[in-house]
Parts: sequence; structure tokens; C-alpha cells
Amino acid sequence: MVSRLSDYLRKLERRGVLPQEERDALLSLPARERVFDDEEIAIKEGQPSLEAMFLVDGVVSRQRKLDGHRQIIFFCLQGDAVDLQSIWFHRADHSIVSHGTSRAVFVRHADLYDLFREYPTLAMVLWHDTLVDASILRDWNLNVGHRRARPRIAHLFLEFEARLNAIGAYDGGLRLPMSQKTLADALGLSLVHFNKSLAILRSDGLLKLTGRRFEILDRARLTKLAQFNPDYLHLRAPPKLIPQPESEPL
Amino acid sequence: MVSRLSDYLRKLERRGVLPQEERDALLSLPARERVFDDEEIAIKEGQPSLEAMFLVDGVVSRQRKLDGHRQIIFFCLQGDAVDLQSIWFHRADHSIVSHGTSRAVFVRHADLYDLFREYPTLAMVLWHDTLVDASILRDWNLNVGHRRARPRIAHLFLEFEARLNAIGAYDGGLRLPMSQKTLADALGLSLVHFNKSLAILRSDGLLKLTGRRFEILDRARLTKLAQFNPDYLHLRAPPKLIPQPESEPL
DNA sequence: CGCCTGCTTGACCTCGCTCAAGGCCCGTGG
DNA sequence: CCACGGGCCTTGAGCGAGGTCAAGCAGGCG
Repeated sequence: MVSRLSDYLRKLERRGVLPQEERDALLSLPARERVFDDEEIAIKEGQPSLEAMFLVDGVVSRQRKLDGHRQIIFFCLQGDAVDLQSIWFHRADHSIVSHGTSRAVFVRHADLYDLFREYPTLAMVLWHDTLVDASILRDWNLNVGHRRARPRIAHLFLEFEARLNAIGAYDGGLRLPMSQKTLADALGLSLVHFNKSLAILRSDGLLKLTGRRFEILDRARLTKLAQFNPDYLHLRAPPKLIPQPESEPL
Repeated sequence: MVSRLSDYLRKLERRGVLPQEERDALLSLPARERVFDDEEIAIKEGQPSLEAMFLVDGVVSRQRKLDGHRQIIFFCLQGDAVDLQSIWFHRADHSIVSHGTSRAVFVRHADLYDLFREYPTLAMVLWHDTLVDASILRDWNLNVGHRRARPRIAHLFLEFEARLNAIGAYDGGLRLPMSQKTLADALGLSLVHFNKSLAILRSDGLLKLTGRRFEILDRARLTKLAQFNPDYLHLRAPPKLIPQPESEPL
């Protein structure tokens, strides 16, 4: 039986291969699996955090409530550590919600602490991963703080494309399992304005959408419009202590 | 001679005291000091990161450029780790700029790695600190994404007040060593609109400003306006592995 | 004294929000 | 099978927040 942490390991190893011993240690961590329905709350703001959640399949978001509204802070895709950032916190400081059906595994923090004691390098690698997270957060700040609606939307799509590409899940289009309201919440836009801006992007021939499947038609113009530079995603950048891989892992 | 890392240690210990041995190890790290002028760039986006910067005195910001504009991602105050998040990265992914004169110490990453090898708990404590950072980033996202100009401004001031209070640097008012343009850049507002919104906050009797010194006149109404809840700052929340302090360190 | 930088204010216009209604798709029940 | 209802997407109209341009003003400094 293959541990479902293998997706996460694969993500980590895109940045640099790990020693066999540490890969094995990671994969042999006890993990329980859970499936979530659309809009189901996986982790609720304020609840004690005792386990770390890793996404195996689907999409979940990190979000917080303000008044009646919600702000979506981040979208996690297959293979992402969902709430690794809560590992040293007593309580979750935001909620995790599923979009569409998703599948995740949970690993007890206590087991991770043991792992770190034994393999300090793994702690560094996971620390690095949480820092990449923070880097993306900084970029989202830039995005909502300084970009107008259209470039802001374009930026989100290009980020999705880049991240899906990295995990080999981009087949020329992206199927997003969430409503436009949800995307608008992530961008700090109203649903109506999001929809209208999207309509302009479409009529400009920049992207196409059929149902909830999006296709990027003109990446060059879209990239220019959004001033998109994928460096902040650190998709392949290895942490300092991990040697560069000799050859690309598949 | 007192190491200038003592400010940072004090910040960490507000969340939980450290064993004597580890405090000593932290304080005896070799550190070089530097002073920066107003608007001087301490660390430039893209430059190799070999040292970690800790702010001893003054204010610096993390920022990124977009087109001609700049987005300010975060303000660091006395005692903050400025770019700890770059510890596992090869290059700085954003710039650090001084506001007013500031003083900082630099510790080589290599020395920190040695420290972590010897005292793994310290690695966890610093990791935790970078996660608090990320928590604040999430809140800034919420702030620029979902709050209108006035509550957004109010929120920033309340954050400043809370953080200055925590380090005992709040004397009933806050002197911010940066121009209103800089604050506007942090909030994703234009200078003009920032200034006008600020004028309304003042005429409403919520705050007062003389020169660059701000005074909070009506904290209750300001807190309500901004929906401010300081939990995200994790000012006193200890990381999981550190025991609660028996008594408050001074 | 004059200049430069930063704060302030006015005028104007655009972007984006709100309210509202209509259309499409799909699931459910008659 | 169709009728109905409920999400969700789409579009229109109107308004208000916030951006841009521009001018005046106050303080610091050579």
C-alpha cells in the first residue's frame, strides 16, 4: 500500500531529491484518510490543531470570515500541505474548506515532531515549504493591493496554470471545481464585477471558458497584462541545504 | 557587551521562556551591526541571501516593485526578524527598505544552521516565528481584500499600536517615521484617498495626528470600525513545544 | 529668500459595488 | 414526460468609493 503522502513527497522532491532514508520515514508516517464534500469544512477556525492535513485530490481553500463575508487566502491543490503552517500553533487561525469533492490525509503533529527529532533535515524542508507558502501570500497581497480587476483575475489563472503544470495536472485547460463567487472572494472582487471582467477577458480572446473549465488562449498577452512572474511560486527552487537533483525526478 | 540580538530574544520570550543554555547560544551568535538611512535599501530583491537581519531600532519595510509602483508587504519594528523567511532561500524575493534611520544586526545563515544543529528547539522557535509572520500576512490579505479605506487604515494603526505596546514602545501615541505615501502603498490606496480618509477619521475624533505622530483617541470605536482582533499577531501565544512562562519576563 | 518635499484640498471621472431581473442548467416531484 | 424550483451565470442600471490630475500650502534647508 502506497502512503498517500507520496503526492506531497513528490512536490517536495521537485525542489530537490531527498535521501532514501528520509523519503521512507516520511512515507511510513501513520496517516488517516478522509473525503470531503463540496463546501464541507475540513478544519474550522479556532479548533485545536493536532494533525497536519495533506491534500491528495481535489481543491481546498484557506479562508477567514469578516462580517458576513469571507476572504479566501489561498487555494491548495493536489499534493499541497494544507495547514502545515499550524504545526506550531495551538489553534487553527483560519478555516479549511473543500471545493468540490476532495481527499486528504491527516498526520498527527506528534508524529511529525518525532520525525523531526530523527531527521532534522526534514524539518528544514518542511520549514522551507511553509516559507514558500508565505512567499505566495506576499504575492497575493501584491495582487489584491495593486492590480486592477482584469490583471488580477489573469494573475490568478496564470498561477493556477503554473501550479497545475508543475504537478502534471494541466491538460491544456483547467477545471476549477468552485463557483465564480468563490473565485471573486479570493480576489477581493464582487461576483458581478468579477463576472463582467471575465467576460471582457473572454471577448478579448485571452481565455475561453466552457462550464467551469478554463482555457488560456493567449498566454503571452495574459502574462503581460498580469505582469506575471512565476518565481514567487518556488516550484523548482531547492532549499539551501538540499543538493540540486542530478536529473529531474518524474 | 550585550549582543544586539537581545531585542529579538525578548520578543521570542514574550511567547515563552527559553532554557538558559539556548538563550546564551542565541545571544553569543556573531553579529555585525549596520545603520541605515531613510529610504536606504538594506536588502535588494534578487540578491543572494547569506545573512539574516534583525532590527534593533527603527522601522523597515518589506516591499516589492510592480510597474513603477511599490507594494509594501509588511512593516518590521524593533526586535523583529526582518528576513528570517529567506533563511532557506538562495535569493531575497523582496526588498528591505529603511524608514527613517534604523539599526540592525546581521547573523550569517551558516551560523544559524550550526545553532539549529546544536539546539533543535531553537529552530522550532524560529520556525514558529516565521509562521506568525505568515499569519500576519494572511491578515493583511484580508485587510486589503475586504475592508474599505477607513476601516483598512484604522486596522493598520491598531496593529501598530498593539505591536508597539507589546514591546513597550507605545507611549500613548505612535511616531511613524514614514510619509503618508508609504502608508498608502502598504494599504493599497492612493496617497490622495488615504489622506482624505485619514482626514475623516480625524474629524470624527477617532485619532489625532501632529506631524508624524499619531494618537488613538477612541480605541473602542476604532476597533469596531476596523473589526480589529489582535489574535493574528500571536504576541503572547507560545509555540507548542515551549512551556508557558511561570512569570512574565520583563 | 527660494526650492523641495510632503501634506491638503478640489474637481472630475472611472472602476467596481449594489440592486435587480432574466436566462440556463439540472435535479426533483408530479 | 413536463413543471417547477434553485443554484449559478449573465447582463443592465445607477451610484459611490477611490483613482488621477492639479493647484495651493506648510515646513525644512541650502
